[in-house]
Amino acid sequence: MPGIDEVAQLAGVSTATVSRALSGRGHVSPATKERVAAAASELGYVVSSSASGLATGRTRNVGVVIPFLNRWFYGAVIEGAQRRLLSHGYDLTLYNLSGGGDERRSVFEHFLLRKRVDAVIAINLELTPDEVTRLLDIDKPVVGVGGPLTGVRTLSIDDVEVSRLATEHLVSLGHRRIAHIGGDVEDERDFHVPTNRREGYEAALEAVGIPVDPTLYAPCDFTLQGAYHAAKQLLGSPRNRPTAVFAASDEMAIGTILAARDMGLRVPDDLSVIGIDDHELAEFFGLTTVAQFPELQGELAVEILMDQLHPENRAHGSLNTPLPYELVVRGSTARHDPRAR
Amino acid sequence: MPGIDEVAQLAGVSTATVSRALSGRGHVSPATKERVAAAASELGYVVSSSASGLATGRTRNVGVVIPFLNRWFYGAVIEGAQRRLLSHGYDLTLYNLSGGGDERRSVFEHFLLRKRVDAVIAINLELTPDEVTRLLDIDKPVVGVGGPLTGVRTLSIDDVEVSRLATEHLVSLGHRRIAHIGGDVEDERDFHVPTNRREGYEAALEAVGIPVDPTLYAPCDFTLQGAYHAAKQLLGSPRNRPTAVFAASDEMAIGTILAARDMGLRVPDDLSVIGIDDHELAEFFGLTTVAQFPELQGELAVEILMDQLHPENRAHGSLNTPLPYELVVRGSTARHDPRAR
DNA sequence: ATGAAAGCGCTAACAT
DNA sequence: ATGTTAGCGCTTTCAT
Repeated sequence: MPGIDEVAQLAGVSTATVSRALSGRGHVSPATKERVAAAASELGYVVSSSASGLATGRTRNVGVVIPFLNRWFYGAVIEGAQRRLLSHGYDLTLYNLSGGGDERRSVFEHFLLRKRVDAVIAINLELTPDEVTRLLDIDKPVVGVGGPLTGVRTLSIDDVEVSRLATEHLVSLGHRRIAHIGGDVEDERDFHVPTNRREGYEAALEAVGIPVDPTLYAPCDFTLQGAYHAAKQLLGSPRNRPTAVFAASDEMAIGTILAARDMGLRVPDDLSVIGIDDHELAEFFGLTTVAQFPELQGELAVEILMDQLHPENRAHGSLNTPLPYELVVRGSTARHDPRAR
Repeated sequence: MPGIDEVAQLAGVSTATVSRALSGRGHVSPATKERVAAAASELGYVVSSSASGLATGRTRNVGVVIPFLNRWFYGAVIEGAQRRLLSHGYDLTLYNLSGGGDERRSVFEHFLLRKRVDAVIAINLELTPDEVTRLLDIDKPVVGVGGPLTGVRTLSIDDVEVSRLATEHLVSLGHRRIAHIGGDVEDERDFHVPTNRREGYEAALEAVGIPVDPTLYAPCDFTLQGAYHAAKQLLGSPRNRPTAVFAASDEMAIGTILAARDMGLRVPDDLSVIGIDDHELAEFFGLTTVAQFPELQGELAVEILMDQLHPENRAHGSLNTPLPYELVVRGSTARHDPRAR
């Protein structure tokens, strides 16, 4: 592990010049800059992040806090964020909160504060005002992905609109008995996603005069399995069977498709199904969905953060950037055929 | 952001005592220890990891390097590792190599070397001797999960044995035409997992005198979709249709089950299917499988690392710890019925 | 454009 | 058991 002075010696300059040459801050003649670079690479020199961090107060490391890890969506966001951070020369330190309340406290009260990270990206976490203040007080920019967060730059998708779009797609195909399999309001760790999606669904129905039928709403736990069982209930109803289902996520939509198959219903002939996400398996199942682009979300979060890291363009207060979404029509939805059983 | 001297002042002691009291190193009377703790928490003091890292050479941060993020297996390993690291007061910095070759080089040549991490956990990565040397040279313990790695402590599952067990299960149920859907040898980033699994499969067959039929081996890309298509080929064969399929992963096994369903075959009556993993969806699909316990793997890796971090019990050379696995019998496998079509 | 030197905030060896 | 103090390896004024 060579240090900066060995590089300085080999290049025949002072450590100050090495530092300047390597970091790009301050003026160094092209010639010496080159000599320094050569010396550094010959020795395999890499700056010590502790030393550099101590001297500058910047660590080139970003903390990413997520509520779960084992969900396709989060993996994709992290992947996008990581890629972009690496390209900016930043590391990504991960804090997964799926453990429970105590873990969350210790992350916010200790881990994030020990000057290991320059900034924080919070994914689908409704930070408490206290948590936000804590971070902002020590001058750490925070970017939230997934919902409005007071005092913080955020990126979020308009869940109500996304749901409305999905539901409208079904309506436009002539469906009127449209069920919604949504998340349980119980575990709304995230930004009322279940509630918002339900609202969009109801708004779309009401807009065209279809009364909202509470028996066509089935809450479950946001998993394929949960949706499978919920769908069976819905589809088993002899009187009021829906002709279409809007599921709050693709995994749930896939559960619905599997349930329909098991009940001998053909998708889309007997039942149209639409989800949200554009999950990696959506194409395989021919699932119509409203795509959100989690990798892009991760990348965008990083770009915004990089902006914030340059104090000159640090926007204060809450600013929300809307996230893109897009209807992707595949084979799981079709025009409602009134003659179908 | 209070510093150590403010705490020292408030507690009426020297900074050295504060350091000792808070870190637990060196002797401090219980009384002062308590006073220091009170002062620290009153001020909201948290040590600066840069300063502490610079002074000690330890960062309380571990780098975890993985080839992919978007696979159930990796998410689970990371989750296990993270949980255990947090409980030891360590952070986890993630390096996802799914980007490609260049990314890998920059991670090993720069990111991991800038003294940001105390140690490295490599998951299913066949580190080159150069990569290992680089890390070991700067005295960073490395633990590999997933395969033998010269010069490094590793944890690995005996893939050959796992496969043999899975195959034997099918044999013991009376199956003789057993197909294997395995990974493509092309993309063996990891430890020849596809090859090893295939070997175990063949060994099990040969052990009972069943000739290995190359037409019953279908390589594909380790995804549900890939296996679905491979399975269709296998199951479509009018003459030589297998009565059982051993898939190299649960996702592939699920793809196989879906393919069988689509071809009108009942599982397990017409076709038995077994996988490897005990994936979160295995239970839902009633999949018989050989469980490996990825979260546990992550946890164990951390425990071994913690050992290595105390130089007194640092084992040199390569030591491999075998990882547990377990046959989980569910409904996707059944005795072969010779009368079945 | 480059060098000298003073920290950054903590830890650990050495004193007491 | 506690205090004093010299670094840890960089960055960044301030000179030149």
